[in-house]
Amino acid sequence: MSYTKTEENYLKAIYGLESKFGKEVSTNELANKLKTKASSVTDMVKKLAKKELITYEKYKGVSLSKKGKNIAISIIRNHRIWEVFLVEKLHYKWDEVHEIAEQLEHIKSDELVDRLDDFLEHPSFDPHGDPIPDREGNIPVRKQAVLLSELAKGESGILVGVKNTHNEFLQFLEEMNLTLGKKIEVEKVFDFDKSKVIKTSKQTVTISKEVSSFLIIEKINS
Amino acid sequence: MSYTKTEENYLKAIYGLESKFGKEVSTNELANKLKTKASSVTDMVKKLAKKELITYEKYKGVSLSKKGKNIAISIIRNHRIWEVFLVEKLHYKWDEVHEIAEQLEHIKSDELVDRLDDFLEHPSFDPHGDPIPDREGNIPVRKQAVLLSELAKGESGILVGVKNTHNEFLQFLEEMNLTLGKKIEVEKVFDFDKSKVIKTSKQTVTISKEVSSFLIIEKINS
DNA sequence: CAATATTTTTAGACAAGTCTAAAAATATTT
DNA sequence: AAATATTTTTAGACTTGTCTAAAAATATTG
Ligand SMILES: [Mn+2]
Ligand SMILES: [Mn+2]
Ligand SMILES: [Mn+2]
Ligand SMILES: [Mn+2]
Repeated sequence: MSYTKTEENYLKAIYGLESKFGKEVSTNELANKLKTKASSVTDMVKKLAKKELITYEKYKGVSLSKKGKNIAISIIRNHRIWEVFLVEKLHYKWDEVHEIAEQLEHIKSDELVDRLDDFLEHPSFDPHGDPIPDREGNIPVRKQAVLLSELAKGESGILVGVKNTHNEFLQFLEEMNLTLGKKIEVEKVFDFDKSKVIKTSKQTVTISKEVSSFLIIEKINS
Repeated sequence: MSYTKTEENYLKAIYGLESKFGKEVSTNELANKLKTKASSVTDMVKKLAKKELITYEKYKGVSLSKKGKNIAISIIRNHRIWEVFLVEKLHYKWDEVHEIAEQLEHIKSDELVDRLDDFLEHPSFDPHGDPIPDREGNIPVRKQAVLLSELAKGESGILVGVKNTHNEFLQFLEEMNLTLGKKIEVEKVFDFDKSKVIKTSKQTVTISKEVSSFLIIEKINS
């Protein structure tokens, strides 16, 4: 069985919202995420339910079936592997790859992404630090990963991922020289707004609480 | 302006038939090539004409406009560059790449294929020996290219392309060890059916007139 | 050149995915 | 618990690309 691009995008969106909120996904949430209308979502959701990719109860939202979840994860795998390719091999910047990967993730082929994965030597994380599921759907986890917003004065770690992948945010980080792999040390935390002064090898900058809550850090136990 | 996958496939098909027969492309030819029905073609052809991608006169067939031709060529460029990638980098065999390239050729991005072209170091020909148009639409030509069916006893050359890219034919060549780059010498031509005995570095085989008419050879002037 | 065969176009229908507007169900407020 | 607000579903319509069946145009043949 093969699914349409639209069906795949719905499954991926449901997967994302389900993991984020840990409960059934509502029609409006889905409409919002997919930039479509609630009535369109209701229609589509009925189709997906009939195909047993999700369970749907009127007025109660949807959740993925085993089968639906597998498909969603495989699309995410495709997306992230393509992103690695675009950055590592074609030298795109990390804020330029998402739209193209949105298209490439839907290419139908049994082995294309597996071959690409071999070619890229089995990356575990994509250019934004997001984990890449393996062929069986297992998702790598980082132990010791915390948000920069949780670090106290004096603590330090490596920037390994971002929780916000909007282009503007990524470009902002770029300008601040905060790229993946950078070592970051907390020099000071302002009590009144929880903004932080942080130090990298090259510079010292001040970032807001909001920005710090988007940055995933692997702590250095020193 | 951006076009749908279907529109792009129609333009590509028209381009192919136009270059092959050198005259307006008929509704039936197009329907046949695209594995669709004549009535569908008539509908689509009207839409393309309204968009000024082709000129269409009822009952007289279609031909590409300048604009339509540019689009067709750019899709062909995409297709062939992706095929090179699949063979060179992902180690697909030459008979396995066409279907996937059919999908990849439609990925919308201003620079994706140009970056891929850089990455592949600007190949001029694809894995089947077909020329790859450059960004401006110029198509490389091979001087001295002839069909193996035109070579006489004693003449020799390099196999540089195939005129038939059906999987079965490509696999046949593979088994015969007739791959691109191979040197081929005509040992004998049978008068009664124009079949030939040909010699490569490794072996001597007999091939039919039909097969020989699908093989593009660059003559060696010795 | 008239009859016949073939090709092409038209007419009407369908599936996928979307939309607006209205109705129905659920949630929140008083 | 009733009134009101919000969310969700339904009804009907539209677009893209396709199809079948029938009509119209063109091509071939005797
Ligand atoms: Mn997508
Ligand atoms: Mn990513
Ligand atoms: Mn195509
Ligand atoms: Mn090719």
